[in-house]
Amino acid sequence: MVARPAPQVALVCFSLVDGGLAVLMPATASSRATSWPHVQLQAGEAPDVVIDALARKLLERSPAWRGQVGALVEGAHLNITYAAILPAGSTAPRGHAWQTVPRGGGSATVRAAVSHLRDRLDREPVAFRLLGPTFTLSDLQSVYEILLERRLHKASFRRTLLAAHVVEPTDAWRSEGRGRPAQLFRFSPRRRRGVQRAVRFELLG
Amino acid sequence: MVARPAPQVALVCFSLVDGGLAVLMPATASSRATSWPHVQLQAGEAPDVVIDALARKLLERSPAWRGQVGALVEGAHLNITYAAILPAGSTAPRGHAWQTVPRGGGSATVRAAVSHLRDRLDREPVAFRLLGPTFTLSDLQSVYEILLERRLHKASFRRTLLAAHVVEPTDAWRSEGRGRPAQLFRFSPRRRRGVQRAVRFELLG
DNA sequence: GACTTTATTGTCAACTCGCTACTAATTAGG
DNA sequence: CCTAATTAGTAGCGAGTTGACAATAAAGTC
Repeated sequence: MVARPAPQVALVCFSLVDGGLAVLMPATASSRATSWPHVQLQAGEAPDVVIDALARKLLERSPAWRGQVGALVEGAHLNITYAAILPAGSTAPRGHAWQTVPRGGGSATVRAAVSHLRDRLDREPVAFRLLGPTFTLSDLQSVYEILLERRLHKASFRRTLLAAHVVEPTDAWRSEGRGRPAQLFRFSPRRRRGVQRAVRFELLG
Repeated sequence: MVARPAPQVALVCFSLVDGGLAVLMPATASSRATSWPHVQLQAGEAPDVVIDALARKLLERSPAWRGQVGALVEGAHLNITYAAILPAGSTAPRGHAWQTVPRGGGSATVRAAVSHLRDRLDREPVAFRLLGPTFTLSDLQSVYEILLERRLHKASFRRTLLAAHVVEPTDAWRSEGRGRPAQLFRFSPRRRRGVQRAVRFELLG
């Protein structure tokens, strides 16, 4: 008789460290930890509730955002995997460390989670939650570039962003050593204009 | 001691019936069946493998497309739910029937599955798999309209579709009673032009 | 002060998209 | 036949979007 392990609920928690994407991993003696923060799912428990409890216990607060990536097979385990976001500068809890995500994503799980964030970038405030309450437009563009894995045009990015009225300027400016200081903005979405746009076919195949 | 039920792997299978979206439900004496086609997930089994086996056994062939919607709570069960597609005109297997999907989707599960299809409409050939090997452009537009739940402009739809080179005309035409006969096309995606486009902010909030 | 660096704004040409209007081919009904 | 109705497909305009480039602004470095 083989034991039947219950599925796990696993947490892939992202933040920004030194302007780059990082994931929260349990710290082990070896350089590569083997498993994500997780908990066994008991009968009758809703994964959303369990992951929120795990996140609060681990992080000692709620993440700025979270979403279900899906049920992924990882080794011998079935993980119901969630992606979560902590704002830039959050410190790692005891026994854990931020691990930089390489270009193109590392493990299959990380790649799936990053894809999940990327797919929601234009419908949910994923990029904004990775930043603090105020940020420069260059900061924001950098987050979009990291998650989309491509460069964006500075002028077009700003024009489109401001036209959509999802940020508002503060009267604070940030000077970062060299160059002109940048104005700080805050996330402040206006009512959405239901500007449904055209269907795209170019990515099919 | 409470029994610990294993999670189920469940199948939400879509097709077109009389030009409208329909899902495959087990036929019961009462009008509303209570559960999707499903199977218990055993320890060590990969959900993708299990759902493919279930689909082949149920449908007696592979679906034209399938993707994981996610882990959904349905009543007392945890379902790892997949959406699958059969081409228009497929007959329901014994003991099952096609049930029309109302505008805006019916149950939470159906709505989640339809959203899953809609979100992948511009990256995977979901709409084409709902149709047979050849189809008219009006057929295709109708599928897009159903999945997007909004009307599209005929001229714009055709222009964009043809410019993307994802279909090619056949030399066959279909006459459907009234009106001018329509040319039949087949799905034939060309190499994708990596025409990355601008970021959108209008849907945030 | 001259140069470098980063932020921000302006402008223009090309492209996209929704819209209206038109043409084409078929059936239905006199 | 002849006309109306119906569905398929095309042409072109105007508004809006976008990428590229240029210009200006404000800081630091030497």
